[in-house]
Amino acid sequence: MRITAVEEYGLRCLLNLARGGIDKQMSISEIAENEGLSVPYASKLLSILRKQGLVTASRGRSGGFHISRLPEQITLYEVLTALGGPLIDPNHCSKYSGQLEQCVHIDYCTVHDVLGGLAGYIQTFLTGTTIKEIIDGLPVDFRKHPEAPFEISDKALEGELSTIEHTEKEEMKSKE
Amino acid sequence: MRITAVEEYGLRCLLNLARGGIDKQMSISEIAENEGLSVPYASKLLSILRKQGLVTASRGRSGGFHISRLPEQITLYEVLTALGGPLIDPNHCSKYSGQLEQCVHIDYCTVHDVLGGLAGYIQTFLTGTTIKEIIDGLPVDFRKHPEAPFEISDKALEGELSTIEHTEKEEMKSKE
DNA sequence: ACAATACCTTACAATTTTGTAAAGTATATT
DNA sequence: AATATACTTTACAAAATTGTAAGGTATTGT
Repeated sequence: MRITAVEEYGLRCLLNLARGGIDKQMSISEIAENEGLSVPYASKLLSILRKQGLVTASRGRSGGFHISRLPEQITLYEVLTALGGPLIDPNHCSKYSGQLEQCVHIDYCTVHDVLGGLAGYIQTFLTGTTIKEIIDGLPVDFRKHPEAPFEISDKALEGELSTIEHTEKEEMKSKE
Repeated sequence: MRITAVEEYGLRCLLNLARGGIDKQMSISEIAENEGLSVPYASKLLSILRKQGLVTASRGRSGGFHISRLPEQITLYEVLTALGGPLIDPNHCSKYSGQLEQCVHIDYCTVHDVLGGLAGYIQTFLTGTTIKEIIDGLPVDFRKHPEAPFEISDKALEGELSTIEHTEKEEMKSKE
């Protein structure tokens, strides 16, 4: 369960436009430059944002992109779902049915219940956070999210559990 | 941002064992059968859970798996990070550096800040939910998570925003 | 008009994740 | 000891995601 590349980079592209306010227009190459992305890739990301209605494009010699609404009127939830789809796939139960045609837990599924609860919980955070708040920087309004315990710095994360390959808890138990 | 297949199926495999309590032993084929998974795939998932210390295996004719700790002593957080790694990749900033060697936002990154806050927030939910609670079924203790607004049923999700391909908000604007 | 500029679309290559296959190792029963 | 059973490991095939490439379309300034 993680932020995808498209979500991460797409959000950054949108923030570029948002920082300039609603009238600020930028070209793909400017945005790509700012974010260290290739022009074709930034182009693809902006195209997704445009199709989802978050940015507006104009073509031609003096064309470019601008944000469709005020940064305080766009939530993080909108941006992430625009870029990566909903938190829970609408076809979750048919997608994760294993080898069978229909999931064995179709009638009563505690997993689905708890993941649905989690999705709703996350949605609360995301809809409560606007693009403007992100631009203005931390602390993001933690009063709204009292449970978010701290800002996770890159340094702090260094010590955290790594990906599976890198943390075989077993590995070298002395073979006798 | 979504639950991965390994997280979903791996969790289900663990729940199989958890339902029987700490002494219940099951073979891969039993679990695979119960979950509608192929035996090799269930095998792979259980292998991950074993390496992360959540289940214990014994080989030979009367072998099988059992859960390593009481279901009330295992949190959803442990299970999901065991199966899918941490919520934020420890190398997030170097991984998402675009075309450049180093991310342009390395000094000051509002995106990283807000996503770190989100990760902490999610972690609170996950560490506050035990495997036992999942087994015992909903309502998962929403007193602990008052913000989780509702259980998201499969039906309710049907109406939600679909994946990008399926919801081109543009699509058929009358060409003049 | 025409050319320069900037977005748009489609196809495809590279990478990662998902899932399968097969041969190997350990243990209990006979 | 032999054998059946059940986990283990490694390699690989399939599918999804990520990122690139190239040619097309629209607009504006000259």
